[in-house]
Amino acid sequence: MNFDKQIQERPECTVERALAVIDGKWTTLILRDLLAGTRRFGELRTSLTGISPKTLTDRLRDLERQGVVTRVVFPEIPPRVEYTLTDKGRALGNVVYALAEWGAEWT
Amino acid sequence: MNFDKQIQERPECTVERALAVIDGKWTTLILRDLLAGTRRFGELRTSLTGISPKTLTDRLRDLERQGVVTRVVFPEIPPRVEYTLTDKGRALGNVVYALAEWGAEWT
DNA sequence: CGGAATCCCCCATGATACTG
DNA sequence: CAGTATCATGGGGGATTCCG
Repeated sequence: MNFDKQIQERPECTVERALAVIDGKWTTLILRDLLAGTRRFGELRTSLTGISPKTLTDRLRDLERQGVVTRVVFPEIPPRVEYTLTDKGRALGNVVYALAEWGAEWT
Repeated sequence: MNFDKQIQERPECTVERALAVIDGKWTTLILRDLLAGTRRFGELRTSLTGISPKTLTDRLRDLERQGVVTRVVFPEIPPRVEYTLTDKGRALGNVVYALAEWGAEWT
């Protein structure tokens, strides 16, 4: 149970560690969008059809905390907030591209 | 809600389609193991620390139904069942390798 | 516009016991 | 050994409302 997971905070397997970062139903799709360039909150919300604002915020905060995206707030009215991938986030491009290629060939 | 998802059974995005296949908390780790070669049920159960037999069965059945793994039963006593990746499953190696490389460099 | 605050719920997963 | 059967659960995600 949870005890087992907590005593191995840093599993040896690099795949497991990577999965812990891009976990979540929407996370990889957020990365897909941001790999195309900086996006505003509303742009992501529109592109990710069906996502709730709560979930989008939750996922973006997680990614931010893990150093995958940066969040820049522009003190304007109406407010503007932009999300951009960090180097760490851009490096995940290989994963997303691999998924896209496989999906194109096999699904 | 679900209605929206059902009217687009085959989303255009290849990333989404790929994610639909490797969905689940354990699925990618199962693929990681099978990429190293054929494995028996018990071997997978041991390697995937913490997984319940029910969940392992569920995930393997899903992967089988989607043509990612093949299940071979040997009519012996005690029974032996081996799981092997199909071509479609082996093609997912690129995804797993991309995850492993990213995990090694950034986590 | 970009959230925060609440409340709620489903379903993948877990725990456990049993069997051919 | 490789599952099935059953029941319990919890937390990620959804729906809605409100705010600066």
